[in-house]
Amino acid sequence: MDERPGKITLVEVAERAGVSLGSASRAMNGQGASEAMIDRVRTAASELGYRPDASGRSLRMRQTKQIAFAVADIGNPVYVEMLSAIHEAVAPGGYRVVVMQTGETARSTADLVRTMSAGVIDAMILSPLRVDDDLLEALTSAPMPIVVIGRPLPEHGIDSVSTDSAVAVGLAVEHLLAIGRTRVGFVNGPLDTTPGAARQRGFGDAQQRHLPNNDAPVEIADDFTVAAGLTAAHALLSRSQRGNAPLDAIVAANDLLAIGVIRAARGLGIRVPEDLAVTGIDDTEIGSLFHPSITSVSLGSTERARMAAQIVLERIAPDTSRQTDVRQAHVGPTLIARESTGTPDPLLTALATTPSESDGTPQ
Amino acid sequence: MDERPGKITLVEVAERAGVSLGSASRAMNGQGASEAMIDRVRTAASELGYRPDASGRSLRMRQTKQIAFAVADIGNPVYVEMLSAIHEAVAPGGYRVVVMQTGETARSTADLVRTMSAGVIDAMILSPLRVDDDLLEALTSAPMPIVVIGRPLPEHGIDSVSTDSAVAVGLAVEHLLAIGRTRVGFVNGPLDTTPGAARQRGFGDAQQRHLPNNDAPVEIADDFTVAAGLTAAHALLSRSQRGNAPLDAIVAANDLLAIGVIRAARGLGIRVPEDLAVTGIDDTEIGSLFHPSITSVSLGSTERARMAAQIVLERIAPDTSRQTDVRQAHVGPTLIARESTGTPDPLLTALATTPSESDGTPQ
DNA sequence: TTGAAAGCGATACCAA
DNA sequence: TTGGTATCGCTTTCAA
Repeated sequence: MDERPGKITLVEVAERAGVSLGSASRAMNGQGASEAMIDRVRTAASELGYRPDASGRSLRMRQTKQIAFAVADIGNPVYVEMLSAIHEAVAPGGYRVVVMQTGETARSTADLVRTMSAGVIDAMILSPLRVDDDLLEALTSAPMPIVVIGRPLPEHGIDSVSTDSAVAVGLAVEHLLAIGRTRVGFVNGPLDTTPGAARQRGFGDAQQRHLPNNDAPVEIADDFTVAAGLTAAHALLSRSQRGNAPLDAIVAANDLLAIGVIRAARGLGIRVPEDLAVTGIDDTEIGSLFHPSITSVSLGSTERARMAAQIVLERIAPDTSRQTDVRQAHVGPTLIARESTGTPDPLLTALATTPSESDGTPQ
Repeated sequence: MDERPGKITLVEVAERAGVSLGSASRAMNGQGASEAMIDRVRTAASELGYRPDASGRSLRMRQTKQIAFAVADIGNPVYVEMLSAIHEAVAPGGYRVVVMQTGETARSTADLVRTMSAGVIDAMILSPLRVDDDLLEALTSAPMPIVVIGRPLPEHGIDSVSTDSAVAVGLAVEHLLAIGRTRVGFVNGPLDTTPGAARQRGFGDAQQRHLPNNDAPVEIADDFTVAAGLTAAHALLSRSQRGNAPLDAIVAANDLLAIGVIRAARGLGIRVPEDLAVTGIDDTEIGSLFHPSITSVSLGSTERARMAAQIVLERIAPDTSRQTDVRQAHVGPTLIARESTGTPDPLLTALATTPSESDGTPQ
């Protein structure tokens, strides 16, 4: 049962079946071979425990049937949701999705892109945190299709699926003002990242439009994680609470930061949303299930991921007519109000009126 | 700058440099070539925009420098933590980690293992949710090293890194009894999964030992997710609360389920931990940052992941003396008490006494 | 140190 | 339909 499963090649299968190498290949792929031939070869193959070798095949076929999804931080649930969407979009075509970590920097991202430019994968969907010229060079010179999620890059001829997270921050601010909050703070991620920069701009714009005193406190977290949000918010809040006009709302640059913000508020005895309303961005499931559930601006992550996958598939397809035109897709932001800004949670409301043997899986 | 980056091979580089193919190869790898040769070839290569092809190389070298980490659900943060640990362990050796989804079933997992048995990766670290004979066959007949995280399988000659999640459940129950709870319920994941079965057994044992009336209510969630935990707990709690002796504690089979349980409790107006103490398993960061922070039994995930990576590296190394002895590692569970069972949160306590310009990133 | 050539395992072409 | 053979891009002997 375990008889030396070393390395049986198609040559050996062909020998055992008493046919030529070519016939064996065709039989294994089930095309251009007679029933009898297929039978004989398949039998020999399974007797020998033959496993086709991917390197040999992809060397010849110039494809691996693998698509990479590369992100900075798999810990961010928004990427997990994107991954599912991508998987569902490409699986029917026989593609497998492999997840890769880009690392934090533009440099490490460029390294990854170059490494993967070697024919390991057929295409890549990339969500880079930081972009620089070197990365752009890596992207433009890569031999396989790459779609960037996160920021339009048409001037470089790079396909992208974008959203407008500056506008997203604006929506959050406007929502907070609409519910009567006036002292709004902002917890952002690093400003040298694409999302950090856009959201900073968005907050600046909103501030100028709606908060003319222009003194809204901002704190920059070390990264887009819960822990960083906790630290940043703790600093922001303890500073703010000492002043004469404590904050009554905080916009967090994503849901993970928002969780950290809420946690920090609790540590300081600040109630959410009563004393402090909090908003996130990304509309992740964990945010909707947090306590309090987090008001968040959806950036249509699932849809963007699906679109990116679609573009990738079209690029891979050999019969694509025009290779030249850059593909660009865009999804606008939407705010979903929840408990963290004082809106009763739709989830719990539904649950309360649902019979206990409900089979409706929420969300 | 963008001059048809089609497919430059080493042959063309060699031609341009006016040297032989072999010399070009040696020069690119920087061994067995003179300084002058290296210079010439490297120059020609960069002028041409040469990128070595992975298929050709791995066909010849029989290695890809890629290690797969295959899990059922990347959405579970415990796997993210494991991924980091694996990455750190193998990166120094020049290995890249790619993440793959096994899917829910033993069948889809076996499919993945077989597909990856084709030389796409050098080794695999696998955490299967369900194991059957077919999967065992796929594992034993795979040509590359595979380490299973989750359950010892020495009788099949499969390397594994295990823990004892039955004991983990026992620890949780004992903790709840120690804080004075008497009516303990259990929210588990599917019983036909490895962790589900073990934890069910663990709860049964604990019940027999500590809760002799033997009527502890159990609810099986559809999977190990927050949403499933929410649904299951809602059913369990609304059933329980109607009775004469409502539950005062629930053991959840992992942190995700625990989050769902707490959420369901809130929906029914049940306070945690005052009315209901809740424990999780896995000790994930998100659980420690949830509100209330979740008492959880650590299964040493990070350490197990590190061990798995270590074993994999040793198996890959060509000079491993004995290929025969099955490697087995084990990590025991530890309970970490937090707010969800009435223990003041160490994190918030620390934060409260920390000056606001603290740079100490928690956890 | 360098060049020439063999081969890794598969597919695909061209005859038969 | 089948057999024989060239070929994918690279590394690695073996001689020179």
